[in-house]
Amino acid sequence: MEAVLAGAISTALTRFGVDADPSRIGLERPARTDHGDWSTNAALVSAKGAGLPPRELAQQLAAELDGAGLPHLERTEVAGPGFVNLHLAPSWLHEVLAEVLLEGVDGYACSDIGSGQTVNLEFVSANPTGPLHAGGGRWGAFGDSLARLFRRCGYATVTEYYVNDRGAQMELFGRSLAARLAGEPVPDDGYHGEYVIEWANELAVELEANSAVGDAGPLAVVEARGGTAFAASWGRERALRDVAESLAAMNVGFDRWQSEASLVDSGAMDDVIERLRDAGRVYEQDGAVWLATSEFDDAKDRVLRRSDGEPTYFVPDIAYHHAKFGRGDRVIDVLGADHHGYVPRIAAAMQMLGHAPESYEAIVGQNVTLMRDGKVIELSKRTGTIVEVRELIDAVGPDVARFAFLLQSIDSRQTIDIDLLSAQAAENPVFYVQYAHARIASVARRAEADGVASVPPPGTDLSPLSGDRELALLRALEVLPSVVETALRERAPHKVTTWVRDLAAAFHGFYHDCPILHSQIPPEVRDARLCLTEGTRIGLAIGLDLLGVDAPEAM
RNA sequence: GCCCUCGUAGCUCAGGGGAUAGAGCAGUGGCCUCCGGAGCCAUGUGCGCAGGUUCGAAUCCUGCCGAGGGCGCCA
Repeated sequence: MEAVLAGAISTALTRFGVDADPSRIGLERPARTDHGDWSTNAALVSAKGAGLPPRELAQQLAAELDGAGLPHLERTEVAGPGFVNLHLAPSWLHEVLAEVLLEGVDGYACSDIGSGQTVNLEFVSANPTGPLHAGGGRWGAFGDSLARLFRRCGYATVTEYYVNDRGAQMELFGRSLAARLAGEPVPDDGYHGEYVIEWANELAVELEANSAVGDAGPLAVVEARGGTAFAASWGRERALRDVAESLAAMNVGFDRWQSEASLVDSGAMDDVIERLRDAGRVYEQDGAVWLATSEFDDAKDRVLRRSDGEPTYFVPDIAYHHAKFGRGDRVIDVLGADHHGYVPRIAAAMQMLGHAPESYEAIVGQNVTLMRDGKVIELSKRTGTIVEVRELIDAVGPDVARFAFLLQSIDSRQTIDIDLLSAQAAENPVFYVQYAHARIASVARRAEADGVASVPPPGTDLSPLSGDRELALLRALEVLPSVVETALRERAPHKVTTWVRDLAAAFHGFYHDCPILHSQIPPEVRDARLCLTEGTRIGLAIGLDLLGVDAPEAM
């Protein structure tokens, strides 16, 4: 419908000989229904070029559209400073509903804007040195929902978690674990969290269960197997298991877990440095090897190899990002605000390696502030203060947790008070939405029990759907495809959250005012309403799936 | 000091050039003779400040104020 109207507006303006700027012409669904079903500012933005007062041009445009024989168009009006409002017959919404029912959950609101394109999306990538922090849940929920949006829009999408399993942090983690195992104090700059003690105990139990320990004790076994390196390697697996399980509980998964160590072992670092040298962007100074990233908008050049001969973390990161281009035409990182300063150097390196500037994208989100009982919890590696996502999920359930993460824009700092969220879990908006879905399932069960098909056959007359609540619900359903496209384009999954709440609200209102299966409801009205109910179910299922939240049949 | 993000109702947040700025929570008052009351309806208050661009600014630009984050041969 939108395309038809936009075409008609464009044709009319051309006929008038108006040289309009298409990028400024908007066709939108007005906030108020008395402003019509669609509204355009075409006359407003074209008036100057046409040499006419806006309202006069609007009058001409309205008349032209009236005479164009557009489907469903009942009348036009000129309003305000020069808007042309288009009032359509409800039949246009009935067509939308028929489309929803025909296409179903796997078809409606799908787009092909990404067909033939591949996307590589990396998110979370927290160091494998401990359980996943609750703040990390935000990146998990965001990244996973963004991936779902990409897929629904036709992009072949690969999601990745980068495992920083080598270098100083791993070394420290291994030492901390070994120290706890030995009952010694952990290094000052090591990992002091409670979980290190628990994990060390786990390791001990595991080793003892594997019999090999004998009289020497677990510590001796660890020493025999490589000491710190063994502890680190065991700890890595332990941490990743925690991360994967915690995220899986929230329906977040990854296609690939890329180990930094194995990437480095493959020789990727040397390879990438060679390429950068060939590109003429590498130089030596003060005994160190530098990359001239400032030539590509970075604030300063960066060190690749320290004067002591050690490569910086930057080198494997370049190698990793370069490798990701083998798995996606567009490479996207989801990062916390504490890493935003790191974006220009990676972007610079990617350009040096021949990747187009627009093919690398970093989405920087604001971090989560965690609170407990109204007090901010400061994270500290030194004291080991941490709030695990697992704790959050255990406290409120996976659906509340994930919905909470996706409730607001990634650009705004999020404050999560665990106690408050727990106390108010029952009032969480996710249940409002899920309740709508469960109600629909309940209606379907009741219909079947009454011997009525809960999904009337295609071709069912939808014209009885003409009341305010019915039309409002149809309108909510109608916007989903554009919501999906906007949410993807703006990298804003929370727009789906907003929409799904709107749809649920429209359904609850409809349900309250429009009896479906009551005895005095005529069969043709009943069937039309059942169609609308089923269409709503489809919309809710699509929205909840994009959000990675369960769509229950009963609660 | 420089850079990034944010400042909207009592609280948590949507809205990010368009007409009379919304939701949830909290408060108050209503609504169950048949489909699930985890629901529906009513009710009050608000765009940090000052300029600018525009027919039109909560939205874009500049400055100021406030909050968070970043500015290593750390990762």
